[in-house]
Amino acid sequence: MSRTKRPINIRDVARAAGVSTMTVSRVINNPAVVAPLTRERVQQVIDELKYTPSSVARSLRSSRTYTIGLITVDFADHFFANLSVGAELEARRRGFRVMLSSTERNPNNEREFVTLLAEQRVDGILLARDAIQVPRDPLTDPLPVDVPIVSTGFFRPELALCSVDIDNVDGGRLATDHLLDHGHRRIAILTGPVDHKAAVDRLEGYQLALSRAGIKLDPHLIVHAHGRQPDDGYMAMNELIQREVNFSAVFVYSDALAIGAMRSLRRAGLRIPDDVSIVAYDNIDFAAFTDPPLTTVQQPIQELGALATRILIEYIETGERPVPITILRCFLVERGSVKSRPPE
Amino acid sequence: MSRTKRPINIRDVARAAGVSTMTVSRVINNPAVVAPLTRERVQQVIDELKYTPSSVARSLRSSRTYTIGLITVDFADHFFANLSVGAELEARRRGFRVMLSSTERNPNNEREFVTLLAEQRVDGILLARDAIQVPRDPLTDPLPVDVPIVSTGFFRPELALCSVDIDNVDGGRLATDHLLDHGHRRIAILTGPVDHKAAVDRLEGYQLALSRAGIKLDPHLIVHAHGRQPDDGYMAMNELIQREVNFSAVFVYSDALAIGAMRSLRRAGLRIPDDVSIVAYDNIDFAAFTDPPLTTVQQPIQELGALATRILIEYIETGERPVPITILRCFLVERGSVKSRPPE
DNA sequence: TACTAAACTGCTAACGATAACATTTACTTA
DNA sequence: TAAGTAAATGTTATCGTTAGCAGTTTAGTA
Repeated sequence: MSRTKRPINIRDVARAAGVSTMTVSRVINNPAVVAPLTRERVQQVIDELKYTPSSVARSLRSSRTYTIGLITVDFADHFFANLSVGAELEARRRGFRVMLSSTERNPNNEREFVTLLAEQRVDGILLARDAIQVPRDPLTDPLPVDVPIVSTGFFRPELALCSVDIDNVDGGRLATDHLLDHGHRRIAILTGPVDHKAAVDRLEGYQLALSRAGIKLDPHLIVHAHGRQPDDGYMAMNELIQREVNFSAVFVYSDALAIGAMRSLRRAGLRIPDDVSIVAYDNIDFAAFTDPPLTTVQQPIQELGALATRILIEYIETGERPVPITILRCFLVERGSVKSRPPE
Repeated sequence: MSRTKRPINIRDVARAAGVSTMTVSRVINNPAVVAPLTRERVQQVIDELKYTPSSVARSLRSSRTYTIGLITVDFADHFFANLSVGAELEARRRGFRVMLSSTERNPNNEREFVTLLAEQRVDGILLARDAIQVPRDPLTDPLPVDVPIVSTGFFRPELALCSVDIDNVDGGRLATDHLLDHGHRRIAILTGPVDHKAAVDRLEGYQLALSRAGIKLDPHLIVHAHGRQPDDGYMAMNELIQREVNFSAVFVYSDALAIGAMRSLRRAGLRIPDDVSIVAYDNIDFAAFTDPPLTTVQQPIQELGALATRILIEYIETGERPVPITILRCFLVERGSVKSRPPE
């Protein structure tokens, strides 16, 4: 059966071409030093036998795998899916392959994966997280291997890890400033789960913008969703409405939550953007198709994946630990969910 | 620097424990045959030195990599992202790793990737496509390597490839029957791009259901979207409306297209579901949050990924080519976009 | 003609792990 | 006590490739 068929190796080629394996190897890796006639003959045999050099053997010899491990929380998620696309593209462009691992949002898996990838002798690891997840203290209990690691989605400069990240504080500020610029003063925030780094950061940006504008923070205007689904946004907005505090605008953590939040507002008889303006976050495909279309903050996610990969590969190639912090800025996509509040 | 640090190998452990490499190997792979005292001592050294056996060396020795290659069209896409999640989970459960490659919807990349993965000596390949893409005739020009391959999203029993797929013909039938059951007779279809296998299949299911119900096909009721984005659905629906044919229901190829299509209908003054009922496809997160919430056909995508992977791994382990066709059924998720048409 | 440099090509060992076989040790049994 | 046996451990060779050096041929030079 086909399963007993052993792949063609360099010796088969050498034998068939009547040369040594070394010559075959040279034809592949350094053809210039081989006599043209020999080179041609060997190349022909290679083509005929469909010989592909084993990167397993090469890796063993060279202790380089040209593979990076990508550890991700859940790559069906919009953020991580796009991050992965950016990473894979950049890796491929630079001659690297990507090995996949999804922790399924269980931070304990992370450590196990790092070990697994180390076993695979990947040249480096890209760690993409979203949660403030410190199952153990990463400072006193460092990751178990000595492989170049670049981390993303978890901006913590105090960690030894090199981080590349999106500036969610600034994203939150951007969204809030946009609402302030439109005359809003009572601005609520519907942010993400408390254990999400990005949720905390965006909240911080919101607070920053308000304090810069000289507006006192009202804790009644802050609400956390318990999850990432539209339903969670729906419930969080219900809670905000029940508090019966006055607000003319909301900054919502994500488009997904915003979709639920809008439904809740509408159910409460509030019109968007006439009664309540909304700025959301992510600019998913459907943000342009809500009613009204969402004004939203867009993150350069693919670019983040590509940049992190580029930095990781440079780390691998040079051996020099890169600058620990690199930050990408978000930008605003204006659509129809924000309306100016007339000065009273 | 850390990059000069060579990973600990089995010989380091052997030396430190005062045994031969073989004993260390046995402690790892077959501890029962090692004397308890020796075993403990070796294990301790392993832990101390943080030794992880090199799977590169193991693979060379055993000619098994326990890695499968996943070739996907674009894994930020809802379908392929979920497929990948299912595949990765199942692979991991069975002790396999997944190597990623995205063709970026360029079918010519596929062949290149197969070669690349063969070079990596992956144990098998999972080929996930969506288009009717025959850059060359796959029958006369088979894939360049002799590795177990299972294909998905491209159900073509006549190919030598083993296919696992979702029954999109039945899905189309299911959607159409649902509308028929609600009394609709003039049912339009807004299907996907003509080069998408699934678009063709769902159209076929639509035709099947109508002909079974004894309804003559009206080509004016069939429209193809040019892409997969909501905008494409918007434009396709505009086209359908411009034709000024009478219809009381539409089966739309995907939720994404449906979102655009609904906007177009609304712009034309048509109410959903009062004037036009809609059945869509995919059940993406936001399908429950459109207005009205979409009745839609759901595909068991993760299950597909998992099943394809299971079949692939069994193929790898046993060497027996699996049955060429395995099919998964869709099911209907009823929400608010379908209304019964009163008998006239 | 003899000698040297240049151009090719080949040999050997090593990367890290382990299967197959070989050896050592401890203990049983006639 | 010698022979035999089972348990524990070691030795050797191998997977496919390539760096480093050695060897061979050819052409060029004195």
